[in-house]
Amino acid sequence: MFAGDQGERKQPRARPAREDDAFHDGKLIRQRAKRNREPLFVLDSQWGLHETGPPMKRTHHCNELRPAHAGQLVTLTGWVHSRRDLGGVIFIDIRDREGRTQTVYDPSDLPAEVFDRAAALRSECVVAVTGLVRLRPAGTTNPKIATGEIEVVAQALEVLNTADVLPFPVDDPDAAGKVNEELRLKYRYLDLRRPEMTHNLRLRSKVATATRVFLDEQGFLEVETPTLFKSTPEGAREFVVPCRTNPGLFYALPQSPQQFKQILMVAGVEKYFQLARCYRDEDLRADRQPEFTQIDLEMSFIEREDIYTLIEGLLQRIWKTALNVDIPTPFKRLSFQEAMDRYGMDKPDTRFAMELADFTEVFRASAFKVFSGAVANGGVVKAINVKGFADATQGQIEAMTETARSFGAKGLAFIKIEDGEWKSPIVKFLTEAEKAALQTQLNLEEGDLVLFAADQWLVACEILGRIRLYAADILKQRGQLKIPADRFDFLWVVEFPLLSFDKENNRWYSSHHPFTAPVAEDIPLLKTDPKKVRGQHYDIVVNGVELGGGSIRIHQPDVQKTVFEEVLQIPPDLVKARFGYMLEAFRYGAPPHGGIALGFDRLIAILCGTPSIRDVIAFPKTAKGTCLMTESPGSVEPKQLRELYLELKAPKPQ
RNA sequence: GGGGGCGUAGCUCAAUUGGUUAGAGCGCUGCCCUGUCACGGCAGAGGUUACGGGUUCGAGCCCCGCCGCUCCCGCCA
Repeated sequence: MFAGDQGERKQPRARPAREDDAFHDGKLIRQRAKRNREPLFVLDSQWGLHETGPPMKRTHHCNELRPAHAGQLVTLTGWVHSRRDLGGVIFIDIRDREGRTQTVYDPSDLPAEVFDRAAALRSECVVAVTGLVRLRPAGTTNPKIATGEIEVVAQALEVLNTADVLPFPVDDPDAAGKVNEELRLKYRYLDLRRPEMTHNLRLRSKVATATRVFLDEQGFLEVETPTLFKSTPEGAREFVVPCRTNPGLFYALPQSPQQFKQILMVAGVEKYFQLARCYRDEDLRADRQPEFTQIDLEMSFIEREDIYTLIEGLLQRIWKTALNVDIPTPFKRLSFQEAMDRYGMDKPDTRFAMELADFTEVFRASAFKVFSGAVANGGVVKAINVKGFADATQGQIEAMTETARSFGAKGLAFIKIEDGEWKSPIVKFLTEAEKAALQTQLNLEEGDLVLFAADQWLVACEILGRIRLYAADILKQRGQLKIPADRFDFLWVVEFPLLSFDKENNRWYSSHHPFTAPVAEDIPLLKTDPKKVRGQHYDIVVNGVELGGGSIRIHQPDVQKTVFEEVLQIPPDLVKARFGYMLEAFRYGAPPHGGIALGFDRLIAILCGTPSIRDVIAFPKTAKGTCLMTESPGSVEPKQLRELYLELKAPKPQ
């Protein structure tokens, strides 16, 4: 079936086989039509539209005809969306990517041959229909479709291709939306025909174009960077590509164009961007694919504020283009510290409050040792009030407790405010003063549920942050928390710690990546108190989704070397092997620079209102990284392995 | 790597405590129907209950294994 170019050229017209086919060789006919300026089509009784040249060419698309076109002879091409055979008259809706139009087949003024062909059509056959546009008779208009006031009275029908019975319906949005995703992925070309999916593809394209136009206006150059790169073991697991011409050596697919874009700054490009494909061999989620797209950009001679302004402008343009929505700028800014303190997340969803409150001082000397003990250990006591969730089930309390335990907590203290009293295993340990502090600060009312975390500051915040989202989900399901679908809360999260400590390996690692510049005044702390060093890193967050992040980079080779060797403790020879070309590049005049990358797939998913980025990627992979349509990844021939000097140790896949 | 959910006709789903020949709607096939747009009417075909074992007189249902899809944790500098 996949004949390739040559095969397709040999058969320019798909139509029922005819005995005199030899005579109708495509080339001959086309030449003759050109030479004699004959009409491309003639009507005849046997074939309806008789071809004298290339296939019938459409005059309009399927969402174009209106009452004003009445009386015109038109040709539509597309797929048979639905047919209604009333025995006498037949209605067939023709669909293309723009919409659909009803065509009518009336046996009283149509050759029997054409009528029979219309009667034999099945869903998703590909046809060309020529006929007269006319207003629909009074009372038969269809307000559900844009072309519902007219119909095309067929005079000729060419079947360009037939279709087998479909594995799942394409014409019914409700039914198709419920179809097992496995099936949709296997027959992705059918899934993509659905108007909902076509809409997503179209919106994605529009946003990509808007991005390019905006960044071009701002003076950016679009530069492509290699996808055959080399392995840089820090960070995400990489896809590795063997290299035949260099036996034993491997390329790696880039996790992002990070190093190339910084080197483009050294190269004097000043403003770079790319809709860059990135690859990460990590386990997947609804919002993660092994290959994904970033709006990646980098600028020279700028500060953080310049990035904020630029991205706010870009997102403003994108929202206007995609949704015709004006989003207000500048965006809110939260420090990492404040985001964790108030929301327990570095990507807070600020569309609802339910903020974390601090009770460290209240419980410093408490008789309840779980709280006072945590404070004595240098920790904090934090609490969250979930309004109206006092009726949480045992299972829900257990689920939240399990969350707390997964962060290392021993349990989850709670108080239910029910029937005018505080119901809790811990309430007997609380003094009146402590209760009063909770009452006031959390504004407690009948029906509330208070949840506590007592631990080191970061852990306590993270526990309640997770529980806050869990509780919000349940309140949403119960209709107690309503968030309008068109609400978008953008914010910048800034002032992240440059470094985090890895207890298991007893070493510091970069919170963002090792090229992130410290806040200038904190540079002396790098060697003395790494924990206190703030990075010039920023994340852009919308509705609790991390849309992207970036930083001002280190551009001084000595600072970069300090970070690699003294802070991250990477041996000098390894630094040279992995990043030597970068450090060298920085010796030849590196401008101060910084940039950001936005997750393009997530961005489109938000604009399309879908939780899964698979719905906005034409050919996505499953949670295990396979493609159900092409059955990739697949095996290779022994010959290919020999050429690559590779030998398999994996068990043979079935 | 760990945990949860799902897998029954082409599709979406039922099937009582483990009990007769596994059902329905849509789709499909045939016939009928001249204004439908979820067209309508009549008739019909269609099943290795994902797969492999086990328990049982008897398994779609219980147990073990395995495959696939999905969600979450870990992971994603």
